[in-house]
Amino acid sequence: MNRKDPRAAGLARLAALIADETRAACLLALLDGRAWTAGELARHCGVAASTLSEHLGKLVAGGLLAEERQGRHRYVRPADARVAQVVEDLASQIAPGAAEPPRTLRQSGAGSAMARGRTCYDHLAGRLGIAVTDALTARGLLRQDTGFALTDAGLRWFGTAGIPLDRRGRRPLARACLDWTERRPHLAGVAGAALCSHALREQWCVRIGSERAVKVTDAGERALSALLGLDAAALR
Amino acid sequence: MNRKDPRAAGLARLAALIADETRAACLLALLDGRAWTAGELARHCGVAASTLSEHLGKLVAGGLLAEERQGRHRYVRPADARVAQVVEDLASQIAPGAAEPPRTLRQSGAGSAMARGRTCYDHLAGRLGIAVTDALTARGLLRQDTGFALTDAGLRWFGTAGIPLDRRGRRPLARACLDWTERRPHLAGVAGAALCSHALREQWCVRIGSERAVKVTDAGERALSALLGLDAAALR
DNA sequence: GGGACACTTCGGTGAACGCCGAAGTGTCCG
DNA sequence: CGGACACTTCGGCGTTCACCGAAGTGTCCC
Repeated sequence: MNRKDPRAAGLARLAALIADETRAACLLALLDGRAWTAGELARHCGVAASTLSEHLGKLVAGGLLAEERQGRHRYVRPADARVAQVVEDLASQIAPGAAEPPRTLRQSGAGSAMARGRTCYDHLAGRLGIAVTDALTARGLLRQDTGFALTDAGLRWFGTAGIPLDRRGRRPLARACLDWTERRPHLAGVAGAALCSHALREQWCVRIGSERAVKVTDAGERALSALLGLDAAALR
Repeated sequence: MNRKDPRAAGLARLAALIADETRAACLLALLDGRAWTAGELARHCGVAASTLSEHLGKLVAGGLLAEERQGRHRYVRPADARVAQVVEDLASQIAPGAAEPPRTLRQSGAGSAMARGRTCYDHLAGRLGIAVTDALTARGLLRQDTGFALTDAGLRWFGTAGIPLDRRGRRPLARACLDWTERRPHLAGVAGAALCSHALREQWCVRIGSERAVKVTDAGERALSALLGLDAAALR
């Protein structure tokens, strides 16, 4: 296996795509699960549009992003859930070092809103995500002590709650995603995504600002209390 | 969040450590779970000792590797199981592209031995790892359909098999690790590591050559057949 | 003590890469 | 049709970084 291991070359090539600060900022921004335009990302990252255009070219060519052209706009989003998962895993790996205190009051406000509740690509995170995950676990719907899997009761709960789970495809039904503010795992995978999209569709929570932060509504408090015995008022 | 997102900087810094082909080859080599010396890695990668020394310095400073100095040797190994996990996840992410046919007969022989059975950091992989995982699942000891977790019967099985599971610590008991030859998940986490070290200790399987490949012994065939109903002879 | 050995430090070289602004392409809309 | 707009391509600049060999440090063993 001397010199030029194809696996090493592939690993290095993939890591190199993430190894640039501007590209990393793009990937993190795209974890909000929504498609961004090239211009929005350029402003977000503080670089020229031409610079960002080249970065997007590399990320798309490398298979990390998927693009969709609409008129004069170029929308990009993570190519698939696995990409988002790898980025999130990698990012949470270094969370200890990223624990820098917020500078301004405005950032502090945004940060605490993000800590309260946010989306993590396509599922719920922050204290809201943890609270839901813990409630599922306490009710015996999710098993965390021997791994991370829904129980049979959990499967039924999704059915009766009217949240369909697409069990085709290779994506795991339940997966642990390390929460970078709470430092504990929250629910990801098919079930996490279904729960989050249901919550947004039913307006249990709504997005606030342009970031990933979400806030629980009155209807959401009632629903989460009825279905999971969750004191969502504590998340205000 | 304009310009200089500390999270993006951290993510990019971490990815940059993996983004060099020589460092990537080192990390992949160290997934065999054993400590290598700087010289061994230099020969493995085909670079000068001085070059490799600098790479090791960066990987250790970056927290990816832990080092242990013994006399004139410098032994390195992954800093913890999470590092090995991230590297393995990232590597399996690009496995499709790495599917290049082996060139020489010697490489082909080594490749098929690796495909038959190998260690993946501290647990079993390859057809052997998949066979064990599937046997555990078929016997109702491991649940894969709703996530990835041991069942209560599985917990008892480890107890009666005399394989202790250390349930302190934050490392999950059971975790799915995507097998890059089989393209399916095998058992990792505390349970996977305990099973693998038990198998090596009891000589159910032994390492062959200097790589990660392992081969099932006669005693291993008997034990795996008795405990899991596994036809290990098929793995010869 | 002295030589073999493993690793590290240092200076220098060449290539890769991120960045920008300017110019170009394609789309939208009045 | 023509101007505003979003994005892309191009040339050039400066920095970073992997690499090597030579020289240096520390360890082992005869």
